[in-house]
Amino acid sequence: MGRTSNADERLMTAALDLMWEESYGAVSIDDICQRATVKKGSFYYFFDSKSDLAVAALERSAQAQKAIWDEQFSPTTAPLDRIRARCDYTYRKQVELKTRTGKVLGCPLCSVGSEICNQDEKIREKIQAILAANTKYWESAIRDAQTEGLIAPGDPAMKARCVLAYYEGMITQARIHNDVEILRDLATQVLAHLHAKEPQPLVA
Amino acid sequence: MGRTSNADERLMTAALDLMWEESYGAVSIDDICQRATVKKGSFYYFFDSKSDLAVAALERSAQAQKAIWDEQFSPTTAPLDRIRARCDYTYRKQVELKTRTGKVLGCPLCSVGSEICNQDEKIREKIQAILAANTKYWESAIRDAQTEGLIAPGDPAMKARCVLAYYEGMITQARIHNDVEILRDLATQVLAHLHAKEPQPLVA
DNA sequence: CAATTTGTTTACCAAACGGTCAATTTCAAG
DNA sequence: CTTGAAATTGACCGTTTGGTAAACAAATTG
Repeated sequence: MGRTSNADERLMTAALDLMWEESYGAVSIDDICQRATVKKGSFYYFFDSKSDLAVAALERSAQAQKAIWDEQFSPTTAPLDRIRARCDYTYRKQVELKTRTGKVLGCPLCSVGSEICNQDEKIREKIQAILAANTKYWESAIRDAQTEGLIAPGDPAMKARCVLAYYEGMITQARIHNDVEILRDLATQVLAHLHAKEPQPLVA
Repeated sequence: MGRTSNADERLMTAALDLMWEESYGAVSIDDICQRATVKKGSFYYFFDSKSDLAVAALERSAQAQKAIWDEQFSPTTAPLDRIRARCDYTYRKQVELKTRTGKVLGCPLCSVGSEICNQDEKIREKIQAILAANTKYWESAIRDAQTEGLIAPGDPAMKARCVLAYYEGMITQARIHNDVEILRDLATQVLAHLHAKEPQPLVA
């Protein structure tokens, strides 16, 4: 059945990259087509609008990230080490992006989300859904840490939302200041936020 | 000498309002002129570009906010009460904006800052400067609280940057989720972040 | 009042933009 | 090898955009 193509995937990658580096509003459909080496006619063959493409690109990216999240937050890892792994990964990733692009890019969910949440309901919903899924990872780690007495008791869902706000807040500051070193001790600061104590010797 | 006008001020308020409600990129010069009831010719009489206007509008807004900051962080107020005052004000303000516009608008420094920090160096610098000035207020409150033994010791400038990341991070989440209730207990959560203990009875 | 400065208006331009379409190419399956 | 579905192309259109310029109106000053 006819010709095959990966132009849609090239468009999604190009769109996410550009929106991440610049912003949603600063990127035109022509820009995306140019980076993806796709003609505008083909763009409209696959997608209805820039908004449509953005939703698809965000979903695709989230699916690709899932494996990383699953590994970092594997139940076989000690709960606080999961959080450490996530934070350290974030720092390394931002360093890599900075050396590649020259800019601290931060988190596209937050930068794009904050930009267009009041303009495009579809994109807002998609970003909310991805953020909610991510929060689940934090929440389970917090719950497990509480079981082990490493974090004070209290609604883990609430704690997860707060620690996510802190984590994303730090990343946003790093982007605004174009300073990746803000994230150097991210793990330490996030764990301190959770009042995490170092593991105590178990008393039998 | 010559005609007088406040068109420039109308343009600055219109620009900030629109950028805050939508985003920097979603607002055109025509949009700004329309809301300010100023013809485009007059726009270019006062400003060179949208970027120029944005910088002026941010600076003007920061000057207007200064009185509020000075009052909230007055040294005559107990240090932790300054932080409480700021957080409670933020919640009330976001509630008011939400009832007026129907949307949680968050903090323009962060939403606009995160949007265009990698596209417009002038705006980034202006926002960085305002954020740095705001951080000073937090820092002095933290330092005074440490003197009174209400917050654990440790570099107050560092603590201020972290608590600002948390504070702004919560506001960003409220914007993305269009949910102002995320900020209801902002003061409590921010103070918890600082490990603030309730004032202890002094032992003489 | 005349001259000058300051601000306003209108019309206009070229470029960029989102979006459409019919013609065409590619390729897999019968 | 044909046929038809899937994908690509390039030309095209109307609108919006940022930006300019020259004529005009208002207020200040001497």
